Amino acid sequence: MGAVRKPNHDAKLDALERILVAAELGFAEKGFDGLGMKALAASAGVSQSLLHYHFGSKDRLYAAVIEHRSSLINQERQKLLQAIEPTAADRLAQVFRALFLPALGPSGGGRAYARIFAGLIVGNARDEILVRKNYDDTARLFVAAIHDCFPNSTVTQAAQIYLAALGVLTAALPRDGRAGRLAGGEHLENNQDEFVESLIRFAVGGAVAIQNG
Amino acid sequence: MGAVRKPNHDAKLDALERILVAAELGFAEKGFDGLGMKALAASAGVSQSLLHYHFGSKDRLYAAVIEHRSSLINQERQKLLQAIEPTAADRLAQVFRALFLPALGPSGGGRAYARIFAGLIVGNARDEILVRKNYDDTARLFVAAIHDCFPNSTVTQAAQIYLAALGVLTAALPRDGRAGRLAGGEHLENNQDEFVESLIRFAVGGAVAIQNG
DNA sequence: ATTTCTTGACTGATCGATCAGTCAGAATCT
DNA sequence: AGATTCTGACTGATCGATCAGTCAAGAAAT
Repeated sequence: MGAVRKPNHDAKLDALERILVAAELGFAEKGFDGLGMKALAASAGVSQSLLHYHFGSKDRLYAAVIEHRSSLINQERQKLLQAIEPTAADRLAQVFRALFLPALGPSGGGRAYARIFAGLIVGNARDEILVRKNYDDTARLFVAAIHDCFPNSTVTQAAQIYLAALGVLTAALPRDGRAGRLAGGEHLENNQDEFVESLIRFAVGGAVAIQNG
Repeated sequence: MGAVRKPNHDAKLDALERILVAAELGFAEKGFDGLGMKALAASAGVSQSLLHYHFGSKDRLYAAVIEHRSSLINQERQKLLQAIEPTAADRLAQVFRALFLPALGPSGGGRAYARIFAGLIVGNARDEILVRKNYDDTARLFVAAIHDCFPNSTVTQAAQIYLAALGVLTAALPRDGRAGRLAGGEHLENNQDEFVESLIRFAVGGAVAIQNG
């Protein structure tokens, strides 16, 4: 079993990790203003003071959660993006796959961070800064990749396609319960892979349609 | 000047309307938990007590804002939906137009409510209830309309298309600043009509692509 | 022994909500 | 008509609870 690290380091990292995990869950469920430091400390099993000791302020703790998770996601996204064969026929689909998969996989943080991520996109000034800092660089790589798939298009069009695809992702992500509700109780396939592939098909179809318009 | 109503009634409605307008702006900018009743009262030019006098609680005031705006949007959406010729070739595009336009037009409440609307879709339990109550009925009409465009599809697929289209709308709505950023300062067309039409093309292309998959 | 980690006790500010009470005008009574 | 009662709109003061953040001192690790 697991404990490979030295016991002293273990204790320290355990508290920090518990805080980050609890914060991710808490912020996802209640939002930045909805989650109190006291409640967060309780759900992490530490004292409220420890949050300030490690992170200084609520803002920095929030930023740390987003930076940690976005770092993992960006790493995976860039890796997938670079692995795409420039001559592949389904190149655009692979671009969207590189965009969608990391947000849904293990490093994506599951439903919890998906909520935060979706909130970031529509968020306020605080979120805007975090998006700029943690997501814009990788986003530009995707815009460039999309642009490369349509030589006759403008970068602005590629950026709009990127944002629209992000919207598809965020709308589908945190709220799969509603699909079943709107379908009137019809049986919902739970096949995650197939679900992602249909999202990708939607994005590809949308992108091509914008180009032809 | 304009005051057609009796002065006593006028004073009452003015306060109520000012509260609703200020609340819509405030909730859009700061979110439910971020906007305090005291700050809201100040920006509406009334006492904090009056908010509770008229609405009872912060939750009910929030619900009133959403109910008021969603009612206008739903009305317009249903009107456009019913006006669609069943045999029209671009029927699916008209369905998405009926979905998108009211959220962007004058009854959509502008950027302010667009923020709230986008937040609702990814929101928490409180928002979930409001969505169910204020949006699901009309949403089912759209799912049915989409389903009608693809006779061989399942209702679940239609529901997923509807949600994906909503995602396209919400992602494009409140954050047009980012598109320019990601495009590297390239000039952004401000033609609203053309922008909506490209969103519609994206949704139509995505829907068809899902069907063919 | 010294640094690092963690805690409990505490602060001023602000939260949503409630209170008694003011005020203007409509309704009712004489 | 004049005095009275009633009602709805509205306010300032204040409630207990909770907010984020601070601090000195204990606990643990090196």
